[in-house]
Formats: sequence, C-alpha cells, structure tokens
Amino acid sequence: MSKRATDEARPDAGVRRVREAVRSETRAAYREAILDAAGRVFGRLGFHDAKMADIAREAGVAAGTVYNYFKNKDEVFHSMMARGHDVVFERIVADRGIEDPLARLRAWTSTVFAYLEEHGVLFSLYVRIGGTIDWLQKNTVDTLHEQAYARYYALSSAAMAEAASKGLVRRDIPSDELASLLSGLTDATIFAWARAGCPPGLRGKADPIFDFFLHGAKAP
Amino acid sequence: MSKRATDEARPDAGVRRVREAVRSETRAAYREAILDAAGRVFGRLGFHDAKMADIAREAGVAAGTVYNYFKNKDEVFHSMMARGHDVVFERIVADRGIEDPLARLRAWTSTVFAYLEEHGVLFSLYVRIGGTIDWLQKNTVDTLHEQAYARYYALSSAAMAEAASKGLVRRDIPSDELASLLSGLTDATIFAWARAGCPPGLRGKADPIFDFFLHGAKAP
Amino acid sequence: MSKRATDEARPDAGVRRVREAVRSETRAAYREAILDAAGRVFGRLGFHDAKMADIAREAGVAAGTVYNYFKNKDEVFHSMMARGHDVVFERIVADRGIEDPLARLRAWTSTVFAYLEEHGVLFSLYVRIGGTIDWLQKNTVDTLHEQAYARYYALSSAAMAEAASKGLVRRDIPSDELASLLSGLTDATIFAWARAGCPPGLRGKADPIFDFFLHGAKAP
Amino acid sequence: MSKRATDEARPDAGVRRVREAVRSETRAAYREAILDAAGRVFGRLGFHDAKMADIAREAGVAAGTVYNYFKNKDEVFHSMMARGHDVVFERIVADRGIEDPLARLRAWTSTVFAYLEEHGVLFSLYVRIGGTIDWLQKNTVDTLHEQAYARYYALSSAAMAEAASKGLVRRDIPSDELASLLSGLTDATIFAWARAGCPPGLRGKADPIFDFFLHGAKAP
DNA sequence: CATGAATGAGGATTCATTCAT
DNA sequence: CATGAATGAATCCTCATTCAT
Repeated sequence: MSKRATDEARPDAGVRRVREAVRSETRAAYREAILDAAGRVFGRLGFHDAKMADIAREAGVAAGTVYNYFKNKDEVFHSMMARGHDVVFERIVADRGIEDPLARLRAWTSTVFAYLEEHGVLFSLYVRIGGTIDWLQKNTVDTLHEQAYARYYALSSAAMAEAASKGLVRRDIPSDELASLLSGLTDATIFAWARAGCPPGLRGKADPIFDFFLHGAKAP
Repeated sequence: MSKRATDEARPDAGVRRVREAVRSETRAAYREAILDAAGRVFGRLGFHDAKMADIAREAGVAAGTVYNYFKNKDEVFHSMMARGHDVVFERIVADRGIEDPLARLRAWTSTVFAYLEEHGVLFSLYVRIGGTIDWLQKNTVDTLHEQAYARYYALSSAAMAEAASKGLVRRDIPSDELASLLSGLTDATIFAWARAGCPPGLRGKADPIFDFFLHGAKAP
Repeated sequence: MSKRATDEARPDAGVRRVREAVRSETRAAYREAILDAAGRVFGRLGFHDAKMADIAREAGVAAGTVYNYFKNKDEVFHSMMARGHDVVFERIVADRGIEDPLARLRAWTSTVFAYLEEHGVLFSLYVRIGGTIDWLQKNTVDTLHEQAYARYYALSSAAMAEAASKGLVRRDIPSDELASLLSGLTDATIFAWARAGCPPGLRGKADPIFDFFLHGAKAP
Repeated sequence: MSKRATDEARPDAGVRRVREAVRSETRAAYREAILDAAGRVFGRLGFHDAKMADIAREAGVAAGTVYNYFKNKDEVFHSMMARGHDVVFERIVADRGIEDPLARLRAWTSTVFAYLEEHGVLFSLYVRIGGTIDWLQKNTVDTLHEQAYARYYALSSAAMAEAASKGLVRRDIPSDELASLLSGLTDATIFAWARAGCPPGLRGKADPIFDFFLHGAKAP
C-alpha cells in the first residue's frame, strides 16, 4: 500500500510538474470518456433506465471511478448536457457575423443538424429537447438547460425580429413565436430522422426545412 | 350447495342485478379516478419518478387497489395513454367527412388543441409526444403508441396526399414529410403553450398555425 | 337491506326450528366444501403458494366467505388436517379389536393406504407427513399434528411391543424404532406412488410392504 | 486511456495478481458464508418463511450483498442444495469400487448418515428429502434435485440389481422398489433422529438399519 | 351471512453511493 | 486515484384480511 512512497519522495520539482500535467491530462481524458459514455448510454436508455454501472462499463472504468469525477448521477447527466450545449452554442456564436438574419438562421439550423449527425441521435435528441424532457422528468426548473435554451432562444428570436424589421418575414406572428415554430420544424425533422434509424444526410435537410419554414406547404 | 329456497330465488335475482349494476358503475368510477390520477401524477413527475403510491394517494385509494384495476405500473400508464388516444381519435374520425383535405387537416389540428386545452398539459403532452417519450424512455417499440400514432399519421398523410394530388400543397416535399412537419408545428405550439403555464386560448392557435403551415414565414 | 324483515317476523317456532336445521346443515356443507377445496389446493400448491382466493374459488364461494367459517388461513389448514387425521384414526380405532398384533398393524397400513387412495395424494401426503412437514415449515410445535401423530404412534408402538413380547418380531431393535421403520416404509411407498402420478392400486401395496417389513430384502 | 507509464506496469501486474487472488478468496468466503447461513435459515423456517433479510443477517452481510452472489432467492436455495448434493455424491462415488453390492449400499447409507450428522439436521433434512419437499412446495420439476436424486437413485438401483442377480436379495420385488424402500428406511431414521433433537450417534444407526433392511422385523 | 372489492403490511429486488484495498 | 464489492434505502407488487353492501 505504501511501497512506492520512496519512489515518490525523490522526484524534483520539474518531474513533479510534468507528472502533474500528465495527471491533469489524464483526468481530463477520464472525464471526457465518462461523458461520452454517458451520452451514449443516456441516449440509448433514458435517464432512469441508464444505470451508473452501464455508464462506467461503457467508459471502461469501474463504477466507483465515476464518482471521482462527478458527485452523482444527476451531475453526470447535467455535465453531459452542458458540454453538448456549449459545443453547439460555440458554433452558433461563430456564425453570428452573418449579415442577413435569414441566412444566419439557416446557418444555425444547419449547425444544429450537423452537430446531431456527428454525435448520434440519442444524445442529440436530448440536446434538442433537453429542456422539455427535463421539464417532463422532474418538475424542477433546471437552470442549466433553461439557460442553454434561453441563450439560444434569445439569439434566434433576435435574428427573427431583425428579419421581421427588415420585412423579410411576416409580422402578423410575433417573432418569438416564429422562432419557436422554426424550432418545432427542426425538432420534427430530427424525430423523423431518429425514427428512421439516423440515416446519413440529416444536415442536407437543413435547407429544405428552412425553405419550408419560409414558404410553407402551399403549392406555389 | 344450492342452499336458496325457491321463494327466495326471485327477489335475489333482482337484487343481484341491481347490485351488479351498482358494482360495475363503481368499478368504472374507480378506474376512471385512477386513470385521472395517473394522468396528473405521470404528467407531473414522469414515468419513473411517479410512484404507484403517489398515484394511489392522488386517486384517494390504497396502493393495493390500483392493482385491482391494472396489472402493473406499465399497464396504468398504457391505459391512461390509450384512453387519451382513443378520445382524440374518435373526434378526429368524426371530422373525416370534411370534403376539402386542407380544411380537414385544419379541423384535426383544432381538435387536438381543443382536447389538450380541456385536459391539462401534463397529460396532454404525453398524448402528443407519447411515442417519442416512450421511445426515449424504453427504446421498446410500444405497440399501443405506435398504433395510435400510426392510425393518426395514416389519416394525416392520406389527407396530405389528397391535397397534393389536388394541387393544394407543394409536391416537391413528399406528403408524409409534410404531415410530419405539420405535426412538428403543432408540437412546438403545444410546448410553448405548456411552458407559458397553459394559458387559455390554445385552441385559438390552430388557425394561425395552420395558416403558417400553408404560407410559411415569408413576408407576403 | 331489510325488506324481508316482515317475512321473518311471522314464522312460528316450528318453522324456525326447521329453518335452523337447514341452516346448520348448510353451514356444515359450506364448511365441508371449503375443507375439501383446501385439501385439494394445499395439496396441489403447498401451504404458502396456496392462496385463500384459490381455495375460495375451488370451493365455489367468495373469498370473504371462507372467513365466516375459519378465522384465518392457518385455521383452514389445521382444520383440514385435523379432519383427515380424525377420519383415519377413526378407522384405525375400528380395527383395534384384531387379536394378532401383526395382523392389526398390517390392517392399519392397509387402512392408511386405502384412505390415501380415496382422497388423492396431495392431501394424503400432508396427512402422512403432516407433523414433519409442519416442523419444517414453521418451527412451532403444532399441537394438533403432534397429538394426531402421537396417538397413532402410541397405538402403533403398543402393537409392536405386543408383537415383540409374543416373540413375533425381533427384540434387538426397540419396538418404537420398529414402529418408526414401518412408518418409513409406508412413507417411501406413498412418495413413490405419488411421483408415479397416483396410479390405482396403492392399497394393494399394503401386503407386500408389510411382508417386506417382516422379512426384509434378503433372498429367502 | 492507457495512462500507466511502462515503469509502473511491472509492479502493478504483480499487485493486481495478488489482489485478484485475495479478492477471489474473499468472494468464495462470502459465498460459502451465505450458503451456510441459507442452510441454517431455510432449515429453521422453510423456504417461504425464510426471508432474504434473515439469510443476510445470519450471514452477517447486508441484504443487497446476497444479490451480488445469487440472482434471487430460488438460486440461493438451489445453490445450497446443489452444494450438499455434490458433497454427498462425491463421497458416494468414492465408495463405488466396493466389490460386494450389499457392502456398497451399506457404505452409502453410512456416508449419508455421516454427512447429515456433520452438517446439522436442518440442512440435512432438505438434502435428504429435497426432491420431495420441493415437489410439495412447487410442483415444478426441479431439474437440480431431480438430477441429484436420479444420479443417486441410479447408483443405488444398479447396486440393488447387481445384488439381486447375485442372489443376495429377494427377486420378487423389483430392485428399484427395493432401492426406494431402503431410502424410506433411512429417511424414517433421519426424521426420528431430527425429532429427538439430533443426538450424536446417527452414523451408528447405519448398520442396524441396513441389517433391518436385509432381515426385516421378523424374529429370527 | 355471501359477496367481492378495498386495504396496507410485508418482502424480494434494484441500484446509487460508499469505502476498504 | 482506480477498483469493485458492500451497503441499505427505496419501490413494486402480493395477498391475507376486513368491511360495506
């Protein structure tokens, strides 16, 4: 239990620093691996049916190890969600500079689809409907998701308002409702795609969906 | 063991019949009460966090009583969902005679909204997204919801196809995709409404939503 | 609920007496029916797996009715066992006058086998090994079975002692042990018979078994 | 995720091997402790009245721990029985080489008695009458006990048949019936011994019982 | 009393979490 | 820290018993 004490007593500051770096890299790698695993398992089974043991096994670590990185199951779930939100949001922010608000919204739709396609539906669905699902699962207002949703929604609504003010979209429907409707269309597309077994090509749907959003179902 | 004298047989038969009637009425009332309670509790907490004890308490019966009416928790959930599906579907079928396919689809949207508004969000949301939620929760193909969804979807797609053949909607998007998109729009509306705390007036949204479905967001 | 009060007020003492008789006959019939059912069901399923509802159904009465005749499940079981013991013991007592102790023991063996064949193994097995089974099931000393066993054992041992004193059986084994061994042989025969599915002919085994008891397995 | 530096790999392998050994020893010890406890508790209370909590308490572990070693209550019971059967059978097989079939059967009887005396009645009784008890409790054909019984019965019947062919036992009773009768005698002896409170000396009964089996109760 | 539904205590089992190694 | 087994609280479900009709 203490046979390496002597070994560890020797190393000088430099070695220790390197070791620290390795260690923190290692820690990050563990954390990532667990979150990846959590994404897959939660996606496959849902929050309640996913067992901590499943996640640990999927991550290739022991059950106890998960608790060295996360306080409990809730925290694993939330961290996973937060990571997803952050990645998506980062990309969205990157597209913020696009001048035309409609082009911007179209780009965002595309971004979301691309992210989902990269990361598998299961996790993705949670990312998309996280807030809702959570609202259904617990009645707790989950700050994390609310915030994530709110910040996306804020951008989206703002872009829509801008489009409205430029006369690019109808004004008889409030712009936040329009943003919500766009969201509903992308959700519907994602669900349908997931039900179909996640065939490649989701990101290709962004344009037609956005086109539909603009022009509706009416024959031209 | 036929211990009854003949002179006692007559009144007994009558009494028994009445008693049966009362009993079956009572049984039906219990069943309804439990399903109503289940709707509220599942809605409030989700499938896993809702305990049988919660449902029983909400229904004002003992825990064991629930099991006199339903085999287990799953069956309570499914029965509750089935009841909702059936009621909605019945109304939908009633509108089947509407000549114009678009008017028919509009009427259906209205029907769904009206039902949801009547029955509170919590249960309603499940009715709407039942298939999806379940798919997320279990990954099991749930025959009940699949069937309910399928029969609605069949009607909806058929109406859409009819509309397409009559040149009422665009043909560059397959009619089942159009049906799915319409579904996405109503879902989005319902979610938004639920988030807002279910203010009165959901059914009034049917027309604008359907209008949006037809014409899109583009300024006219 | 009281519509027959007037009818019941009229009858004179004679009618009442008759009615009482019918009633007590009826009560007895119910009791018997329930005990019969209990015998079959306990036999089929064992004490714990037999449900009160099973017994009631088998007897053709409602669950609650059983409780009008017996305080609880234990009492049903014990009453059933007692009835069996009593019937067998009554017959055994009837054979008490047989002069030759060995003939008497042979007759008793035959009596037990005959009873078992009449009443089906399942109940019978319990009758035979009641005391033992009970001892295994609960650690409670069950007075009823102990007494039943004791009174049979007393008779059996006494007969064996008598046979020993007359030089009809060996004396190097105590007579109570011999009685126990005879019991073991009959048990073994009954078990084998039960396992074979209770084919007719158990009572025919009494003589060979008793013969074996006397002469053993050795080739003559 | 191979975070181990190579210089750390060597000692670790060694440590891990030792740790594995310790762990598997510990596991085996737990398993044994639980089975021992199960033997005592099932013996004391019977299958149904024995609660998993009782077994856990008797074994000095938490309730959940039992489930780390056995899938459920049935498996605990069966494993316990299987262990007993196996030990007895192993010893029986060891005596297989005895030339004289009667001496062989006598040795087997002795073996069974010795095992029972070593391990306390409660468990022992189950071992002896396991098949029967189980048949009464469940009516299920229990493969485990059937097999155990069958393999013992096969050896026993074969030896008896051999004895018959050599003219050592009577031929008017089929040899499998003789085997069953011998079994009945040993059972009866065990029951009597258990009722008497398991006094030392059971194994001494083997010879007289076997002698009785051969010569019967008749005075010489 | 017969009935059959309501009751709720009791018990098997699961699994998030802890902890010794 | 990684490990993986121990823990025991929590929950579904059963069924003996009660009770209103």
